[in-house]
Amino acid sequence: MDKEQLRDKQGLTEIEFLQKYDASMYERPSVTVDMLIFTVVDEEKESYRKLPEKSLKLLMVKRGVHPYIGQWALPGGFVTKDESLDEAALRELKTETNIDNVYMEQLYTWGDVNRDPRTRVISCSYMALVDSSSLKVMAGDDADDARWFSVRYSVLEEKKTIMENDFVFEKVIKITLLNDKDTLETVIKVIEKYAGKVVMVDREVIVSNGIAFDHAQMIQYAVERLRNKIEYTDIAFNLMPELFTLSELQQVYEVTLGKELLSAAFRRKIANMVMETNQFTKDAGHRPAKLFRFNPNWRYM
Amino acid sequence: MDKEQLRDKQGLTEIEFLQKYDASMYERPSVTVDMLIFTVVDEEKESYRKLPEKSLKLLMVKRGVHPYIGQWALPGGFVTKDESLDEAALRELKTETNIDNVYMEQLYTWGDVNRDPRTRVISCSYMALVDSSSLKVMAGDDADDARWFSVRYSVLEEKKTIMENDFVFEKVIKITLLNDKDTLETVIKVIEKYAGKVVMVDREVIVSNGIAFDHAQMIQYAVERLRNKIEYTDIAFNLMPELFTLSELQQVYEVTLGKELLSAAFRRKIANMVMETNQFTKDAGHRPAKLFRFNPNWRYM
DNA sequence: TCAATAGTGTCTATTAGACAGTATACC
DNA sequence: GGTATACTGTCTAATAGACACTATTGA
Repeated sequence: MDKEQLRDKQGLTEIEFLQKYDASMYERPSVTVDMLIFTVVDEEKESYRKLPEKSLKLLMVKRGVHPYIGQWALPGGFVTKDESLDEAALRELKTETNIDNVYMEQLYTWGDVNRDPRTRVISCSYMALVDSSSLKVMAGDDADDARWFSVRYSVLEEKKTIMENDFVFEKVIKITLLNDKDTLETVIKVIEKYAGKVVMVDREVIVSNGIAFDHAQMIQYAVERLRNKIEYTDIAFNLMPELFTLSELQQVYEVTLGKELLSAAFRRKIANMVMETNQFTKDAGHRPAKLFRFNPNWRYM
Repeated sequence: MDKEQLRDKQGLTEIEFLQKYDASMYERPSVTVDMLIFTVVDEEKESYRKLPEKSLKLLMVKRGVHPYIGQWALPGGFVTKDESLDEAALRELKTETNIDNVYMEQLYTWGDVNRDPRTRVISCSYMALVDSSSLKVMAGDDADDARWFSVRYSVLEEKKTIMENDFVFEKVIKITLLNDKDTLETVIKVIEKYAGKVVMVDREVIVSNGIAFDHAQMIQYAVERLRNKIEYTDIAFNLMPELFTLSELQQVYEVTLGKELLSAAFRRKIANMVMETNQFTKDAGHRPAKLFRFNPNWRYM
């Protein structure tokens, strides 16, 4: 069992083998990370009395170089040889938002052969959730090409087709990204095929208006994942500031899920995840609300 | 908006840019796929009366070359330049099990800098679920080095540490892989750190006995994912043959979840996912059981 | 007859949805 | 006082756990 002494068919020990190993033998793809950076921000108040509406935002970058020049892409970049995937993702996050204390999660790795016209590129997508109050400068006011877009996500059509032993489920989803200046739109058909016992999920782009590469699919995937995970985990709190009211928390849930919730049920559901403080909101033009903070211990109570 | 005419800072159109693009500019990592191929098989019957016990199996390959020569690794291989990640995974699956009609899902991409001593290798892991009755030859009887191992998964320890604003949750998990000849064992500490609002998950290998690379972590990740998904999706049916009894189905759930279930509640839970046939088991030494088949339509009833 | 599994009925506890109703600041 | 939000109580429906009970075969 002495690892140092084991020899392969050429009679080499592991150390000898590694010294001779020629890393350039195989043709290698490039590897990038692409970041889906979400935040929730307050829109303008309509009146002194009303609470501001919240809106889900995604950070995109306008491409100044080929390919897809002039179109919008997710922030991202190549993984260098001396950094891990996570480190590359953190680096991209830091350069785009100038913060590093955020929730980040690997989502999916995109490896179609022709997804980049330059060369073979495999891209690992990460989702990051940012509390907007921690963003010192909201990207968009300086020379940088990064801008936040509001995310609208809607299901246009759902269809099931049943054959002898095959079942096909199709969902057509429209995503609109918009800000003051630009409106990007994409329509994606998500196809689930059960042929016998094989499940294949396929994302077909029907419309992709101003979105570079396969980033429309990445956005659709990420929003779906975000919506799923917000229901059964505590990731929503990564979108919240230190102190918040339960109504604000509910608004964040509503805006990411894209539907209204009943406050009684909502409060029961998240009751264990928060801790009361003895502070209240002020000058609201209506009854003040108690401020809460996240209780990271809730799973283990 | 004429895409063909857009020129970059060097005055190049996209077509001109792509012709000049030098793909060898950056140092590139190698990319591999690693397959977590699971199946459930019947162990020996104890008596004519008793039903055979089932067991969750994972396919591993004994390495005949450096590095980690003599140790066991997940089946996998390099992604070539003209195949997508999914295609590479399907190809590996086909070469290892000789079937291609199976459920397959991308799990996670592992990108630590030194995870492979040869060179920088990024590895995308896939999980496949195989119905054991569709395996013509169970790997292990021929010259091939692929073998099925029974999977034992147990939580040795759970700990939470609460500081001022930091919370650390640690879980120590032991996984034992065993077959007639070999026993592989690994102990992994899964660490979740909430520092302020950052969640980082880290997997630290404490013991890895005979398992190559970071494949112990991959196995831990995959078993956890399998256990989660079997609770709220229908993936378990990919482990079942065309026709099955509800007791067999329950055993598959029990063996992947690692716990016993109450049959009344179980039957209620999966009632919509199956369709009755009018066939029954025979010669069982006890009351015959009705045979069922999967109902892929259950979500949309 | 009995061992072993197949399958059902029902009580209970928990949870989510629905909605009515009360509370309280600030202009 | 009236508006807008904050927060609670309770009825109902759906679901999971627990467990007792009946059913059916082959040796």
